[in-house]
Amino acid sequence: MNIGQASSASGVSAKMIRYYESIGLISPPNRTESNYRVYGADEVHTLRFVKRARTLGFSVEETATLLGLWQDKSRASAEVKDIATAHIGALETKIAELQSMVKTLKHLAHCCSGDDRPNCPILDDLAGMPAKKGH
Amino acid sequence: MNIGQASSASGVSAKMIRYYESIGLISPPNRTESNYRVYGADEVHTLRFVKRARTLGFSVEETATLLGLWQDKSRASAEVKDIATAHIGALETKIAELQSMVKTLKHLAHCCSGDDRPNCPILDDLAGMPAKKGH
DNA sequence: ATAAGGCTTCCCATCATGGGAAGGTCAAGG
DNA sequence: CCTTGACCTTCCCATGATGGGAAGCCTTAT
Repeated sequence: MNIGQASSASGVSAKMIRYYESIGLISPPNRTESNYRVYGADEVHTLRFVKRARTLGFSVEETATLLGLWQDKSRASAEVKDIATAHIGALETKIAELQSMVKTLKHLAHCCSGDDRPNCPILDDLAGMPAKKGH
Repeated sequence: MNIGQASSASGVSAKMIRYYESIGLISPPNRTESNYRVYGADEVHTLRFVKRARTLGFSVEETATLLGLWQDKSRASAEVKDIATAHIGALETKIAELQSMVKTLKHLAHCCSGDDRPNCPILDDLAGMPAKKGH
């Protein structure tokens, strides 16, 4: 299997497969005589693992750790769970930040007439003007 | 006021002030004879505006547009509201993505005993193994 | 034999930010 | 007056994960 086929089979772009190899996330595959990378079912399985981890928001570094644990048949599941739990915490922190932005923006947008007139509470807020209460 | 003081007064790092100037987000300030940037209250006000917009998650490009509208005394507030509304939408999309990740991860973590044993539903999921129902 | 399409490596761009080096400037104190 | 330390200047590099694209080689089908 060439890199293009491994890409289709795993959902990881050829570009990223080479990148993951270059940073040591995955091992260099065998090559044909003409220097083409050759992948087998195992490599594709690994790529799918990586893809899934990335889809769940794990960084490449966390993914590397998870890959190592996956391949270590004697790992303690607690190690994996710790990584996942920390990641959940990070995601929730991020979500809270974004929600806080949304909350503020929704309030401002609600206060903005959104018509032809120039008066705009959104700009007023950005400019540091004290918001008018109620309406 | 030197850049360091403008930085403290606005909450924007000196590094970023120079960067914003280099990309044209803010205008180049006057310089002293010895080439030091000199800022006044207006510039600091603009920097605070930028800081606030960035804090609310607007990209630098969106911030540039908002700055332009702020300075255009005859803008229509609808233009501002449109940008804010689009941004709220983008944030909500992002939030939904993150929440989806959290939901999956919480389920997996819940299914993982997190002890010394190697058996781990989290890794099984990443490896593409069909999840066992119930628990 | 030729054309199309896939592969290789290498460089560059993104987005917003920080780090740090090398060198100029300013203010305070000995 | 001179030193010291804190500031300023520009310039280059790094981050994280990804894509774009060029130049050149290989393979496959016509």
